[in-house]
Amino acid sequence: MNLDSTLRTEIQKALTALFNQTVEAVQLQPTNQEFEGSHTLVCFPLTKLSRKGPEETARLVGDYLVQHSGVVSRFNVVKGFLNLVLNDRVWLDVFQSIFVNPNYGQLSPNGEEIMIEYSSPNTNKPLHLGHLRNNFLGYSVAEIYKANGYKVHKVQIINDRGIHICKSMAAWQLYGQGENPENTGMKGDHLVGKYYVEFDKKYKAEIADLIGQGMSEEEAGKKAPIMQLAVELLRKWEQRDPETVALWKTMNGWVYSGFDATYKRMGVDFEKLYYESDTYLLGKEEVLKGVEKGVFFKKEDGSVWVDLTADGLDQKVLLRSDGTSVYMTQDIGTAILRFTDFPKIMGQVYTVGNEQEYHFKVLFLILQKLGFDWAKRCFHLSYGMVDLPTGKMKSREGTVVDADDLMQEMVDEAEKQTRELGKVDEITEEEALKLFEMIGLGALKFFLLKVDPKKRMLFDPNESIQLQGFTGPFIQYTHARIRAIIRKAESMDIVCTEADLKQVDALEPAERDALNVLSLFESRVKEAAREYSPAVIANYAFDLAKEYNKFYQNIPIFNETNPARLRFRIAFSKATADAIKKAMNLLGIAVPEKM
RNA sequence: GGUCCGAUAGCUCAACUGGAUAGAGCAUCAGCCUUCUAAGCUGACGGUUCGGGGUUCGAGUCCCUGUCGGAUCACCA
Repeated sequence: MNLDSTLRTEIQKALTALFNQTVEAVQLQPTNQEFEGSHTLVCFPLTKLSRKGPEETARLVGDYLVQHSGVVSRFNVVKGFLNLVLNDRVWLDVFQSIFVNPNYGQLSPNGEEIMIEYSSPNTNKPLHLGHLRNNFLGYSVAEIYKANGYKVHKVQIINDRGIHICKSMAAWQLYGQGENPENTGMKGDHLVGKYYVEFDKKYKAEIADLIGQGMSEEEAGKKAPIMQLAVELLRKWEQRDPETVALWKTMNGWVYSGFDATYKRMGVDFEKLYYESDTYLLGKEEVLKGVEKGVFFKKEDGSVWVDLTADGLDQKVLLRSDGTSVYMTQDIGTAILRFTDFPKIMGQVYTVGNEQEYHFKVLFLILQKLGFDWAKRCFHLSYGMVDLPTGKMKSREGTVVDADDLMQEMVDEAEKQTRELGKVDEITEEEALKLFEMIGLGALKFFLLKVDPKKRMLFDPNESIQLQGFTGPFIQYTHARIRAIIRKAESMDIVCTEADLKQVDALEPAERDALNVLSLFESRVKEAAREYSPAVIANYAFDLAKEYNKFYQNIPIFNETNPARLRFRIAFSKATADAIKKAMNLLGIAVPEKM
C-alpha cells in the first residue's frame, strides 16, 4: 500500500465533507521529532476554504480523520500543524506490502531506455580523484535509473587521439629506451603518464632555453623541439602514417589495460565504448547539412559558425577554416551516432564536470536547432570539482591524488582498523581480504557520493577513512549486524508468515519509527533519479541504518516471548537488511555478512 | 568585463523545493557492554543560515543589492 497517497485521499475526503471543497495538493510533511505522530498536515493554506483560524481548521480535520478515515488513531495540533498518529494496524499493513514484495525498491519496468555516459578519460595519464567522483556518480546514477524501471546503457567516449597522447608518444620516443609495462613492471596507464610528465619537464626546459636565447615566450612555446615532434606526430597520425599509428596503438593499449584494472577495482562497467578516433570526423557531415538548412553559416575564410546570440550565448565555431573538426563538431556527431546505435533511448545523460557547462548548453541547443527532438531529453550531469585541504589539485604542483594509490590506501587503512578491532579472528584470511576491500572502497565511494553532485566538495583524507558516523562502513556494519540476527533466527527455525503479521497488535515507538523510514525507500529511489543524485540514496541509507540501530539497541529481539511479535521483528530486520543492501548497491557499494 | 554556480554549528555536509524552535556526522564533554556484533546507543555543548533591503500569514529557500570564493566566455579538449 502507498501510505502517502492513502493519507492524501483521506484528507481530501475530509476537506470535502467539512468545507465542501478540495485543494489541488495538500501539504503533507514528516512530523518533527519532538512531537507525537509521523505525518503532519500544514493547515495554513486551508484556512481559505475553512474560513477559520489555522488551529481550529486543524482540529476539525483531525477529528474527522479519527472518526472516518480508519487510518488515524489520534492527533495533536501545534499552531497550524496537524500532527497525525497512525494506527499500528496501518503500519503493519505497510510492512506487509514490503514483506510480500521481494522486489521492494525496484520499480517495475517503464519501457523507457536511457543512455548514461561517464568516465570518458584522456589516454595520456592515469585516473585521479576527480575521475573517481565521476565514475562513482555515473555508475550510481545508472543503477538508480535501473531501479526506476529504465533500461540503461552505460557508455563512455575515450579521448584517445589528439595532442595530449602525442606528447606522451614524443617523450617516449626520445627517452623511452624501449620501456614497456612488462619490462618495467609498471601499470600501463602510469607508464604513459610518466612520459606525459617527462614531456612537460623537457618542454618547459626547452622553452626557458629559447627564451634565454632571446625568443618571445609565445614563439618559444611553438618552436620547442619536443613540441614540434608532438605536433609532427599528430600530423602523421592524421595522415595514417603506419609507424605513428602503430606506436599510438601500442601506447593506448598500455593505457587500456591499466584502466581496465582500475575500473575493475572501482567496480564500474560499460556496455559500449566509443573512441574519439572513430567518431571525431562524424560531426562534419551533419554540420555541412546544417549549413545547407541555414542553421549554420559560413564565413569568408571558410570556417563554419553557429549564431547563438538570440539564445543569450555567443557565436561558436564548428569547422575550422581548413575544414577540420573541433571538439563540438565531434560531440554533435557522437550524439547522433548514439541515437542511431540505440534508437530506443529517450535521452542521454552526460556525466562531465561543471567546467563544461557552457559546452553542453551549446551542444544541446545546436542539436535542437538541427531538429532532433531528443535534444530536449539530453542532460548534462554536471558535478563540482573535488578540492583537497591544501586547495585545488594541480598536476604542475604534484598534488594530484592518483586513483589507484587512493583506493589502495583506503583498503590498507580499512585493514588496519579492522585488525585493531579484532574483527578478523573468526574468518579466513581470504574472507578478510575481501572484507578490507569492501570496507575501504565502501568508505571511499560513500564519502564521494554523500555530497550533492552539483556542489564542489572537499576531500579530506583523514575524514574519508573514518569508519564511524555518516560513513559507508557504519551502514555496512549495520547490515552485518542484522545478518547475524537472521543467521541466528534461521538456526532456530524461526520463520515469519503473513498470518504472524496479522497477530501483532501493537508496535513499540522505535519499531514505528524504523518502519516509517523503511517505507520511504521507493520514494527516495524516485527522488534520486529525478535529481540525478546518489546523495539522496546515501542520506537515506544512513537514516535507515541509524533508525534501525536505535531499534536494535532499544529492543532485544530474542527476549520477546510473544511468538508472532518475535517473528515480525525478525522479518522486519530482514527487510531492513535487504533495503540497506539494495540502497548501498545503488551506490555501487557492497555490504558484508560479517564485520 | 558578460554569463553561470556557490557561501548554513569550530570542521564536513542535510534541510522533502515557501512551513514548526534550521538537522546529522566529526571534534569536545558525560553516561551505557553478563543480554542479538560498542565500527553501536543515550545525553550535553555548539547558529545573526555572508551583509543589507523587499515580497509573504510564514524566507536558509523567492526578488533586488553588496561582499567573498569558483567556473566559463579559443579556428583547445
